[in-house]
Amino acid sequence: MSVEPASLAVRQHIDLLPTSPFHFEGTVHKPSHFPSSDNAYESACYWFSLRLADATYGVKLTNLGTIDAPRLRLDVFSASEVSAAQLASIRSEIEYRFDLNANLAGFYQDCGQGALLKPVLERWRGARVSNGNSLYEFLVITTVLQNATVRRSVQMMETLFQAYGSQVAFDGKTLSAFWSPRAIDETSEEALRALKLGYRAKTLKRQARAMAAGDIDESALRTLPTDALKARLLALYGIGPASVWYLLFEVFKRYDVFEYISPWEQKIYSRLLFDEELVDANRILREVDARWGQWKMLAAHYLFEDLFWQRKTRSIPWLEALIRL
DNA sequence: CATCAGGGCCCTG
DNA sequence: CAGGGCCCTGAT
Repeated sequence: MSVEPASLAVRQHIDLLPTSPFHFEGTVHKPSHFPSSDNAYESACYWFSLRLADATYGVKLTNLGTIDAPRLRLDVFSASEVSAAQLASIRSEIEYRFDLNANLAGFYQDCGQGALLKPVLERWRGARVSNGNSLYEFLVITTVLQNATVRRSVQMMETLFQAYGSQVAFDGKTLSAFWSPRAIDETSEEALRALKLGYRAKTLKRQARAMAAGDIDESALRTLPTDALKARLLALYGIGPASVWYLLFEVFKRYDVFEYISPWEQKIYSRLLFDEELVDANRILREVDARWGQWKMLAAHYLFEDLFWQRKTRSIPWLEALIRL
């Protein structure tokens, strides 16, 4: 349990040049994600805490460019001086997590003309698959998502931050930061249960154990072909078809993975693709494959996020009913 | 007040 | 491979 926020007062910055086109807002802020105190977003800035190689940093990304001439400022805030090597590894990690070096030209070419996707791609051209979290952190996220409504997931996540995470202050923001898997490895399942995490306590323990034992090399997993990667992820305790689907796409940027659809998303895609309340899951999966092939999850992601952006400016009654805060 | 499903997964039979 | 059990919550 942290007391005072750690002040990250040392600041360094470098410029990043994402591939073009690049959509800053559509990349750093995903309105369909549940809110979490480890990040903050305002028009041209995105702040988040980053835990890397046992150190905690504050990161600020600032948009300095345009869609066709992208340029980002990466500010790294730390408690003590960051070496050039550390800065380089932070940079490459961020490039991976935000997919800054992606080449989506083939996607726009293959999928840009369909009536459904065309206006969405025009609005969000250059948006990337992004997720600021490490594999371990995302395992925790999928665990608190399971069998829970959004409100409860948020509650559990914040409870975990309070009990095992820390607070960092930088650039006028105070954000939560993730813990080391060791922290959960060393705590008891009973202590986790006392936080009202229920049966998830066991899952969190098993996942932290695997990470702390060094069984999982995230950078090695990134290089695996999707089938092999999927098998490795499914072997992790607590990871089933729903969670692995999130992981393959959001963490590992596999644009073609869409073989599972949860009941909640089934209802949303039924509306988006068929303008019906509920369409058979297999029919949805066949449809996205036929429409978008190797880009099917990326295309679906664009549609999905566009819908949640629309929700910010106008009420979408059928969607509100599904979100169930 | 009681009951039940929720953005699943594991384990058993 | 189908189905029960699991933690807690808010909705009904």
